[in-house]
Amino acid sequence: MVEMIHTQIEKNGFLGDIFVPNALIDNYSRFGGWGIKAALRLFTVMEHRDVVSWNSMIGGLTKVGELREARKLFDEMPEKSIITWNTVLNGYVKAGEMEEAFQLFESMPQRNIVSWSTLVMGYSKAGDMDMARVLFDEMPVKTSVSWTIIISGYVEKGFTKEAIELYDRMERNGFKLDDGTVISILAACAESGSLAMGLKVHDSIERLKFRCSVAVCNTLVNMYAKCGSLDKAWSVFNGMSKRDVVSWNVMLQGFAMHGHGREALFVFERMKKEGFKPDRVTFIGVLCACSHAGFIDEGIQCFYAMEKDYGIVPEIEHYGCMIDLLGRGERLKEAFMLVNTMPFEPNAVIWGTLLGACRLHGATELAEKVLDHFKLDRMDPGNYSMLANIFAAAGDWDGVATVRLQMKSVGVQKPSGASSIEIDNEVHEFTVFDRSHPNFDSIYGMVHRLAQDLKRVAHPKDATLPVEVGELVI
DNA sequence: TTAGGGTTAG
Repeated sequence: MVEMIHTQIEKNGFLGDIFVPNALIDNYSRFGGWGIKAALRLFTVMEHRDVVSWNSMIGGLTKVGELREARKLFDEMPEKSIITWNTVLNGYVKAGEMEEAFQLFESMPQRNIVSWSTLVMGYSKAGDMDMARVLFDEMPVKTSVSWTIIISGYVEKGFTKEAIELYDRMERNGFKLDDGTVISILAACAESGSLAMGLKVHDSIERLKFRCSVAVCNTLVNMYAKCGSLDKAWSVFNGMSKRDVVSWNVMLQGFAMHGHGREALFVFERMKKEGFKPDRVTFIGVLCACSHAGFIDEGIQCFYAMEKDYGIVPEIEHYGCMIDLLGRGERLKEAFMLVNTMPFEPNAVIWGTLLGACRLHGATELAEKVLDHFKLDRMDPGNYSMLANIFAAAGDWDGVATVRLQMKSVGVQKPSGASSIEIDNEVHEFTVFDRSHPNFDSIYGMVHRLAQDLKRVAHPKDATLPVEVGELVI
């Protein structure tokens, strides 16, 4: 479409008006590789360029990751505006090149609130909260965006105490809540599982009688669901006067991920009854629910229905859910067949899902078959260690050793997975064999006791342990 | 034309 407009304009000779090509350059960069080429073509043939033409071109290049090209144009540019500087600064920040970003920041002839916020954002995303905080404190002016960036940064990294302190200070300084602030902070809470901070924001919303948009309510529901507070998610969801597809999706996904398959399917049914059209994300939630709750046949039915009844062509993610569903249900051959017949090249996630199913059922032979296909993703560290786990589960220690040796020879290391828990506004993170926590003695003592208690309590094979969902009645 | 924002499998 953009290209059609472009041709039309070129034919009619409207290229003279600077606003038109400027808007085109800006639009082109949304279309990735070919878009940026077209934009560059247009940029070079333009007779007159103003600051906006340059800025749009440089911004477009940074968006598609052509940082070097962007820098070249920047250096060539005769008269730069502060937006030009900020655009390149943002390019470095988005690419995680903080040294370059800092150097550019230092050499800026002038800086504004956006320059400062961009740099704080960069350090915060890079996990350097100390540097982010130093810059934040130094900022001459602060807006709700700068507060949001630093608070979300702390929340995401698990520093709930610092986040809450700053949040209180922001409120004392008279900053009003806005959609961007609430959504950003709640999203960070959902990401890191910080229920305490989430509750704090929810409390402000009610205390200040902040009018929640649908988007804000959706994030609130999602935050509670991701933090494991399904009853609160459910009550916010039910209190919403208006809902959109995302509202239904987050609620459904919330039930699904915590193993409440029946509730998830109930939400699905109600959503349809109320006239909402399920989309691709809805079906990921539905299939995930069926998989985690062991509703194999319902899952298969939904998978076929999504294309037939709703016109949604399954994507690789949906196939991934199906492979998980069949795999967990010990229908490994069918799962393997689906991997081979689906219209996508299997990726690391697909193989990992299949391998996980092999491990669950100790199917070493099938795992070997998977290994034959493995060459595609040889470098994925997670798959290597999962393969080692399959062998370990089957007691094949030679197999384990072989995989470990392979990992060593190609130089992969698996970043260890971590779980976290929030106690007294602080998120504690644990990894396997982690002895770095100051109270590890008593922690492991308790884990050991719990494990023994669990062993004593007989529970049926394959059944998940019952989880209390509070006063959940649907 | 520059800084923060909701849902997506293992």
